[in-house]
Amino acid sequence: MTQTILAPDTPRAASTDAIRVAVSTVIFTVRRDPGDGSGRLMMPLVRRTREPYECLWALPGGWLDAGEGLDAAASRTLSETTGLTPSYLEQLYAFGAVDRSPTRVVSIVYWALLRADDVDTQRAAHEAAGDAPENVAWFDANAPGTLAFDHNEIVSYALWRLRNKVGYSRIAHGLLSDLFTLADLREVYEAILDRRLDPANFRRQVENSGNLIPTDRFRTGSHRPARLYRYNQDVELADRGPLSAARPGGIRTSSPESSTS
Amino acid sequence: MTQTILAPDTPRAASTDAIRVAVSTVIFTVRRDPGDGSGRLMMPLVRRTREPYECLWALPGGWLDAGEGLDAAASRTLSETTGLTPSYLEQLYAFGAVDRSPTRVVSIVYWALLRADDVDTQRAAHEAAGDAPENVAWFDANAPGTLAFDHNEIVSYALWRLRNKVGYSRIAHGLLSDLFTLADLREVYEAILDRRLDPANFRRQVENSGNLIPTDRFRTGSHRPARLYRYNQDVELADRGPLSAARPGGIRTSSPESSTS
DNA sequence: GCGGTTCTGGTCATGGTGACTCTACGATCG
DNA sequence: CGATCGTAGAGTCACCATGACCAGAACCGC
Repeated sequence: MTQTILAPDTPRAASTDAIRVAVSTVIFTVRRDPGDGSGRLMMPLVRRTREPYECLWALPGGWLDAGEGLDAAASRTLSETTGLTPSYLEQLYAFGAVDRSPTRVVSIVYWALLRADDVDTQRAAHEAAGDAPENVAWFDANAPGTLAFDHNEIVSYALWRLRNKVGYSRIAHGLLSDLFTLADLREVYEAILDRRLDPANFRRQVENSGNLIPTDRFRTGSHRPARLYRYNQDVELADRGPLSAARPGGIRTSSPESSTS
Repeated sequence: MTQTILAPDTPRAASTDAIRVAVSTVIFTVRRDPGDGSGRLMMPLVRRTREPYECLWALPGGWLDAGEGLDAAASRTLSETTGLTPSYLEQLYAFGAVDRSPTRVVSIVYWALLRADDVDTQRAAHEAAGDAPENVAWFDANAPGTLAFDHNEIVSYALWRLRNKVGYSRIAHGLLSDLFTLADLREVYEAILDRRLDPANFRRQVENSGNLIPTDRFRTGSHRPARLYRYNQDVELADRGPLSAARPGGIRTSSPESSTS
């Protein structure tokens, strides 16, 4: 074994030009099931229009451009394919198995959250502008059917990460609008964790966390009115360590990269 | 905004051929400080032998080959540059800021653990074979000095991940040899967390976790002998969700990829 | 033997959590 | 109008994990 120092970022002859870099995103949102009225975790997918896996559903994504960072590529490809702008965006994992695609592709996969009211707002805006995305449909995140490439595996991993992260961070807020009741918030948690939570204990927990600011407004339904709450914007949605940096533009990306776009 | 579906894994004209994929690894081990006798978190780095950042220290790594998966590339480049084989290997993050290198490079970064006794064993084996790696030195993981590229940032993130993970998984065992005392294990935790732990409470905690198997052997020092423990090999070092797969060969990689090399 | 240090088994107070109870309040139905 | 229903919101209790602390056991060196 000859000992040659092969430090990265130093050109080497060949064998790298065949590898291409793609960026994909798993986007979650919670929509109310018209059936039982409970919240369900949904996910937009894009139907492939060419080989391989033509006509199968796949995660929205695209190729990484030479002049853009990974976060920017995730935002761009997401917008181009689905017309959606997420409220939270975080890198999930880099998938690079040799056989995951007929050609050699390394996919940097992101996962994102979308506020429930943004889904309809953004869709309406695109329809008004006449550029509503085609070949996009919403799927149950827990049972999306057979997807292209290794995307089933990717979705499972994204779900696991989401369920994990909801336990120790405030990312659930990324799925709600500005004002919400504790029942709204609990519904999001229940949809993600797929189990019922005790309303009283849930209230105690989120109240003690100090992340919620109670307002003096109430939402009246067919029962006792519920107080509306607001986020404490001073607190980050998720702690990503000493390197997390909130980007200036609306959406919050959470990543250890320092450069802005 | 024209709506073109740009699904990934589908060739597009140009602008991707300028992007190359590298793989780097942050490796941790705990070595006893000859000074105060406490354990210290150490990390091997490689001196760069060419531009850019010539003569600066950098993470071990190399280019991704077209025919190998990401995990395999991390193992290979780690072995080629440092001669080390880790006991634990996990993907950390994909760094792809445009300005992180003079040329466009996306680095898939891994982090790894090395058992204390393996460091000397593997080094001795390489020296006997006459292929001891050059340009490799060990650094204090908490203060590695100024590194090439964005590697300082990467090390900080890896440290944060390690400190986080040590709290809810058994990865600390990846830094120890087969048989160890509770004081050994506690020393590892103290080196990682950089604070003292109460011996009695620490004992209670790890005993209740069910991960340790007490042996009937003791280590005698200058004080009361301490019982030697062994890992419960049935338990994974770290839970990576439904997609974690232990590889057949010695080292345990923890990743959501399913294909084996 | 004696002091010093570590190993190892305990106690105690504290805080978070799940299970549960009870009252407040508005809507709806008879 | 008044009873009933179902949620909002507050409170109680047992349990468990944790940190701080204590004490005896066991060994070494003097």
